[in-house]
Amino acid sequence: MPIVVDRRPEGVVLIDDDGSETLIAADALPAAVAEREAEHPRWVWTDTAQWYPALLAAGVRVERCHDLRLVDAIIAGIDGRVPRRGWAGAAPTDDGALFALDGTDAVPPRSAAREWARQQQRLAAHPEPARLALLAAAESAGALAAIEMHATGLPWSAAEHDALLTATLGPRPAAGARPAALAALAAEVERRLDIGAVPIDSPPALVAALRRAGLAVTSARSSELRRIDHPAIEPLLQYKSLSRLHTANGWNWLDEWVRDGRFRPTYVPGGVVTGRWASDGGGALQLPRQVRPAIVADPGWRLVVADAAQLEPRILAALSGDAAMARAGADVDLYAGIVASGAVATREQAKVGMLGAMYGGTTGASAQVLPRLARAFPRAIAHVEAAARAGERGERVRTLLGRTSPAPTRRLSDAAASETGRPDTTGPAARAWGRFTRNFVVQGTAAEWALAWLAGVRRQLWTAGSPLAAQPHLVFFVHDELIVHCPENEVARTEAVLRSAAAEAGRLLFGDAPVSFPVSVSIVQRYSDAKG
DNA sequence: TGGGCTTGCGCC
DNA sequence: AAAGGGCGCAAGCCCA
Repeated sequence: MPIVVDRRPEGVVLIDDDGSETLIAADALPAAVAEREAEHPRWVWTDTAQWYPALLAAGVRVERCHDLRLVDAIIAGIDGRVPRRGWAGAAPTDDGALFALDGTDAVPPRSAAREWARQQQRLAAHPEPARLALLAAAESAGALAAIEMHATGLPWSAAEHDALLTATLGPRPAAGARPAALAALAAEVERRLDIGAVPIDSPPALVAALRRAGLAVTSARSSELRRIDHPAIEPLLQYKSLSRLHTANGWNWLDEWVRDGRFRPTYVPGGVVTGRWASDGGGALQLPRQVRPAIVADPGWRLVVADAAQLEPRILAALSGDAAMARAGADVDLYAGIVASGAVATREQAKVGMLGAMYGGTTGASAQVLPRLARAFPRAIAHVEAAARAGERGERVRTLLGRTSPAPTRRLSDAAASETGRPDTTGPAARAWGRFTRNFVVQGTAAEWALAWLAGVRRQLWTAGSPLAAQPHLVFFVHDELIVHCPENEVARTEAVLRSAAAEAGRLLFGDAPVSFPVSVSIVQRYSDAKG
């Protein structure tokens, strides 16, 4: 049963489904929530990110919620309107404000109870109410997990991190100074180019310098430089790689983001149009392999690292009802299954071809093998082609559970219409939008599967009565991969949970569709030792 | 000096 | 090897 949590000038009110209200002081909320949690309610509140941290800090964990802000954003996407704002003002702040505290929004949020009523009506009126309700529940469960993972943090050894920085860059330099290894590499580049000073940190100036030295480059991209045969390229590429490590995940990053052996990023559920999460600060979803040796389980604990194998092609197989592709994915390696089906000759062709089909690749190897994939897996390929054509026509597309792509930018529709008097469906802009919608249906539905997986793992792992950090708990989530920090005597149970939750997510979304969602699991001390 | 833009690159 | 989709972030650069 739902319990609405709402802010009142005189405190916080809990509203039961029959409309009865219980008014409590804001500081009594954790105790009240803990007591009612025994009934396994769904807590309905404006914004998990605003309400839940204080509860967690007080040691109170909740099983289920409905996040009005996140669900409104989904509904707004369906309706083609701007999401409501000002939710933050409804948080349990001590001044009782109902307005956004930063003054950015003059529109007061509705009361949580009214917004809940509106959303229930809206969900029920949807053509696929069960799917949309599932999406709302999964999105909200993700919001809980995001706050919990922020609170517990990812185990991070500052000593290991510092050691690997020192090993590759040299000792930590004074603030603003260049590490010894970078200085040496920059000097080596200048020696080998032999044109005097090289502005190695400025891409445009670097391109000009390289051209002065007789190298035919048009950009400073590593991918382009790699194709050039010149002795200065090797130290230059090494410089770029180490410089990136230093600026993005060097000592400054370590100082700013790692405290008490934990990295605590802020996850942003629903932060990407497709429904994927984004992150805010610390680059949490782009942790480079170079620093993963610093992600180390506590003594007596393990990292259980789980990765959904070839998630997106499997999602496409299930979405499109492509039985042949489902068969190809019967085992853990779908790409090998595609080779075994005879569609293509090598695993690399299978992989590049499928990625091209889902991303809209039009050149090179992916385009070459696409016709063969289309013959072998006609429904899968037709599904993404249809999504691309819809986008080119300016139509919006939907994920399985109903998340809807935005309308094309005005520039796209107007620029074309002004020339021909009708919408452009063939120009470069239309094709680019088609690539977006093509990918949206697959990436977005994969994000829904991943949320269902995450929610299942969270629910199955949790043992009530002991603190979250004392039992196996989620510490990291990135699109199709989960890490559980786990006492070593619980790794077997945790692995089983990760696998069974994946199968359950498949059933939740796709029912009895014959598509499997295998998970590769590594049990390691260090993240860098996980296969993947 | 600070904001916004571009470039480049890390991840999935 | 790169290309196609989605991001966040740091640095350089331009302009007010």
